[in-house]
Amino acid sequence: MTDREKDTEELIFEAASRVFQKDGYAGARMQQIADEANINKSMLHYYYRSKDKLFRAVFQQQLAHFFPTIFELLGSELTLDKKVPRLIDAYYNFLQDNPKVVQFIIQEMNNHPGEFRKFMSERNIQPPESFADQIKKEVEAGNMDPVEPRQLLISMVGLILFPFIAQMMVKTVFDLKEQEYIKFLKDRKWFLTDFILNAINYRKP
Amino acid sequence: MTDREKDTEELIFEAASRVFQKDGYAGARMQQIADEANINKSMLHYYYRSKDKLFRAVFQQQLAHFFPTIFELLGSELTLDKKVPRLIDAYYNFLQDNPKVVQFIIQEMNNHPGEFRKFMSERNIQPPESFADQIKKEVEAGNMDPVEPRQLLISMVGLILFPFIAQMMVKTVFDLKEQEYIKFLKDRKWFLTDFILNAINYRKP
DNA sequence: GTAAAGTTTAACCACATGGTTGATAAAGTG
DNA sequence: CACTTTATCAACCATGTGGTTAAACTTTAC
Repeated sequence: MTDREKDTEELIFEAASRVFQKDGYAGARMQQIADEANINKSMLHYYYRSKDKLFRAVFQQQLAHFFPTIFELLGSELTLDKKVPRLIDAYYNFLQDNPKVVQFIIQEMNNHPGEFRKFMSERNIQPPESFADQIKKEVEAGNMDPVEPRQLLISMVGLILFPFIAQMMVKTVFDLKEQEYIKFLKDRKWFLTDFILNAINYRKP
Repeated sequence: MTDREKDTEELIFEAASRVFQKDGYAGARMQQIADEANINKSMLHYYYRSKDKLFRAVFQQQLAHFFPTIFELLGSELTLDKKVPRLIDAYYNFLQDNPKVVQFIIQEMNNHPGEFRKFMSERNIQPPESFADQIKKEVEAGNMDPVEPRQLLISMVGLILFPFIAQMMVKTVFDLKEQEYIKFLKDRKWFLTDFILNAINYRKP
């Protein structure tokens, strides 16, 4: 692989990432991706064969980046009062650099359910059982209220992700300018840990 | 307006609602909508002029249905421990009949931010100030922990909506079949009230 | 009964789209 | 060097797309 090859292929991939994230699969145009990458449209097909294949490459890369990081953290040995802020932090760091990726993943997850299922099962990406175990133990030890681990997981993830997913709703309904929205997210970082730990009545052992 | 007129126009609108919700603006095809409605494609243009106009009609109807109901409830005189389950109930009732509408609104909100802004400001759709007032009063009365009302609102809405928005993620990650997913949602209805009221340490006055 | 207005349809159109091709250049290889 | 492979590009193609038209049919109005 010469430098040039790699450059072009990478250029395409990055341009495609941006365009697909912005407009989704159906809304994205091959020409638009080519323009974004400053290359001839034929190159897209030369390197990726079809819109579908190019899309899959982008989509899978995002998935591969998105889930494992978080699930790893969930399975770690940290106590809940440390784990929750770490989880929030991990998501926020990721989303700071990729603010559109959640919307993208959620949207295309629903449009290409087969693709998504296959990807997850092939790589055996699952929430670690150790998280459910941890919750059970904490409940038994009387450190928190009894909670269905899956409900808790979805609640945490929803609380964190929702303002990113519904970015435009938050901005519009509260009439926030970009800077104010960013401040809202920042404030939320601090807000969330207490909110979650309170919700399950967590008490440090 | 004859019966027939109304029928056709309504048929188109309903078909369009379904198709747009399923595939989004960019993914939807006029022919597909026509087929769904069992009418000639020309009728779409006869009644709605263009894809854009038809889409707006559908989108606005969804918006008009979605926000006011909830904001009205938020502004009501109920105490928090009654208001929260009522809010959850209201959302669930709405989403049972329109399971795809949240995804649709959130997706198209981001794709047509101008349209959305205009709609909301023209009709002056806002979260009622009385909700923020209520929170402040409850905090002052010592019935709950101090919370930024907007953070609480987004948290409640996020907790409720996220499993609907990320339906496919929930199903796949937890490997749930349709019935199990529905049960998960149902269980969540009960789970959420406690979770939210605990989170803010609400104590009945 | 008939003309006007409203409704429906098949055939069509211009254009954008994903994708292909064949020519050309550049880089690797013996 | 010859010559094979890889990379790039402009022009092209088939198809699908939103949208139009003009004629036929139906309903309403007088």
